[in-house]
Amino acid sequence: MVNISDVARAAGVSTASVTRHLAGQRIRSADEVSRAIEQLGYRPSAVARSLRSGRHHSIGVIVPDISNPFFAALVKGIEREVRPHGLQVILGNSDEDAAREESLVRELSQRTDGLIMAPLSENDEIPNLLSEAGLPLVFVDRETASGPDVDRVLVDNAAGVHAAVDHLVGLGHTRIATISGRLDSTPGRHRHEAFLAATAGHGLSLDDDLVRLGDFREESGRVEMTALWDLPRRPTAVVVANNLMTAGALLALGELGVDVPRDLSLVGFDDLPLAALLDPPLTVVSRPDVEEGAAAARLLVERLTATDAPPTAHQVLPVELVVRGSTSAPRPEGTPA
Amino acid sequence: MVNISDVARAAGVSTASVTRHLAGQRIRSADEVSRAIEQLGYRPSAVARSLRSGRHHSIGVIVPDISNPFFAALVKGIEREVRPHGLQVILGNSDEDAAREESLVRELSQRTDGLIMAPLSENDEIPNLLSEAGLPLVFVDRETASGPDVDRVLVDNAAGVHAAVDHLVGLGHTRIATISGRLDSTPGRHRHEAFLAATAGHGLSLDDDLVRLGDFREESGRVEMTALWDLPRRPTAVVVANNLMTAGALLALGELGVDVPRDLSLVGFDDLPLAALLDPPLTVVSRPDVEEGAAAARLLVERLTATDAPPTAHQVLPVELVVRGSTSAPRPEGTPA
DNA sequence: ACGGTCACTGTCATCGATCACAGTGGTATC
DNA sequence: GATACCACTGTGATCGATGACAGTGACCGT
Repeated sequence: MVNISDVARAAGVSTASVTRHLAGQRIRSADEVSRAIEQLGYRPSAVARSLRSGRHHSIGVIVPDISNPFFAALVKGIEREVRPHGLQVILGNSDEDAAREESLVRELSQRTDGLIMAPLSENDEIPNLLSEAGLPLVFVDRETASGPDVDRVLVDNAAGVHAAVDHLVGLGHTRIATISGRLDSTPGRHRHEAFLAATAGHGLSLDDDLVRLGDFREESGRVEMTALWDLPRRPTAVVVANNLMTAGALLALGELGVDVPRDLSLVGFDDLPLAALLDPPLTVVSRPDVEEGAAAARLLVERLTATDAPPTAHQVLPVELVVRGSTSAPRPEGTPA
Repeated sequence: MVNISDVARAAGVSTASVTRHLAGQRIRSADEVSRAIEQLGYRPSAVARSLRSGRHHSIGVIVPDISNPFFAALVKGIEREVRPHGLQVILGNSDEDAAREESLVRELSQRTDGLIMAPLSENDEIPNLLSEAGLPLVFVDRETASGPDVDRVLVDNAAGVHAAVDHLVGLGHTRIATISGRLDSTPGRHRHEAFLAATAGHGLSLDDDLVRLGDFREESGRVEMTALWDLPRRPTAVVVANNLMTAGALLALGELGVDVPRDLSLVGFDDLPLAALLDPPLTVVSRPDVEEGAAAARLLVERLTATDAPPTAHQVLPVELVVRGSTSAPRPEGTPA
């Protein structure tokens, strides 16, 4: 690989002059240097620059599952936002595994100027490593309980669940169940608590049986949906805490031969690219996924470029209930299935 | 940040001894060095190591669209495969844009040991930059026409299309249309040519009208499907060249009130996570997406670790026709819609 | 002719880790 | 006691780019 001294020699100047030319300063032999760079195909070494300057021109993004369309959209939003600033995105996929997350944080903190992450659990201590190292950090979608105050971008999970429950109650449902996600994660806990508050607010009684704990994965949506359908007193509607579990629930209902929404109404959290094409088209709480990533990226970029540390930002983006075909009035009791 | 000299000073040795200790060699004051590393919280600088060694312990992955579930799965497969080798994945999203692709190649070739990419077009000259730089490169899913021979992992696009056409012909279809993808891309061209060959092989006549050119995006699936339905002599079946266009086609058919598969049979290329839950469940050509990424990653890892350059590999992975509900025998001509 | 400014120049230390090289001290062998 | 060997040690150059510093020459004003 051709380096700066090769260029300097070819142009008959010192390396300092090449550096200056590269930095846009005026030098006498600008033409010769330009020509030498051109002819030799010189590209300054990013690594050497990083070592000298301490800046990497890249940011790290750690998500629990890149094949979840929500996180894919999030990453897309981040990428679009930071690219114009000349920043690369180094992607880490923790695969919902704490050990992997830790190793990713350790690795990425070495080669990036800042991190955007969706921590696995609110009890996660790993992000604290970063603040100790003085590396800018932005939480997106999820946050941790301990550690110093850092920038974060969340969505209004509670409002989404309230909208879903209000919608179902408005249709006449009184026996509403939920399949919650991991309670040690921010969206899991917020949606769970909001569900309890919303049903209580409507004066609905809530058997323990109707509150199921899943883990955000498709399989647990399937399992818990089956369990709900096996109850002696079935719910007439279910609120599912994320997209993958909703898919699992739908799969289970298909196998059980349940007619949605006639036998059971279903509201999912998180839209899906094909939600409108599903059978039935899904009623969901939709959130601005690409925008959520972009917002997090903007916060990080600001922190990287600002000369004085900007105050910590806590953004909460609005969500929207999208009513499609998977919800309807409950079948009156005693009606044949 | 604490560096190697700090550790050396604290342990009362030279930096060389710390290096040796880190490299697993036996040194007299191993205990002191270990303790110093522990107490100071020392982590060797990845950047300095890269500069010295020329190795980055990371690979670049450039895909056209990370929010396409196929590429998300591909990336997941790559990540899983390279992680045990201590390699990071730096993700680049070219967003189907040649200029972005070029800038990504330039950037990533600086900070990675090798690249896995799905080039936008077969006429793409960009990858040649890499071979000139001597950087290992693996094509995945797509390849380029020019340039030196490099490792590649493709799927058997032709076999998939033949299986789809055979299936439709077996059901009794004789008027089969296709919505092709970009013909300057490998899968677009292969699937297109295979479709022409397969229909010709069955002795089917093929009006120009029945061969539509899309661009792999949802919108073009929608547009071309609408155009097909507007034909005076409609097809009874359509083969769509990728997942996003299939989604677009389904959307169009839904708006047009077309009953699939009664009025029209549909076969998509690429499975979708929710294909089985769609209305109707999609018949698709499915391919091993995660495995395709893993295979590409294995080739790259081998090239990175091998002492002698292994021969160039051209892998073609098998695909599978998954028959679900979007295909059936054609409605006899003259039957009321 | 002299001092001063201006615009530009090269030298060299630096970032942090690694490794070739040249020691150093201890033990074993003759 | 001299020699050889072994196991380990520190010194200093190196990777490539940068920038503080100290020039250097041209030009201007007095």
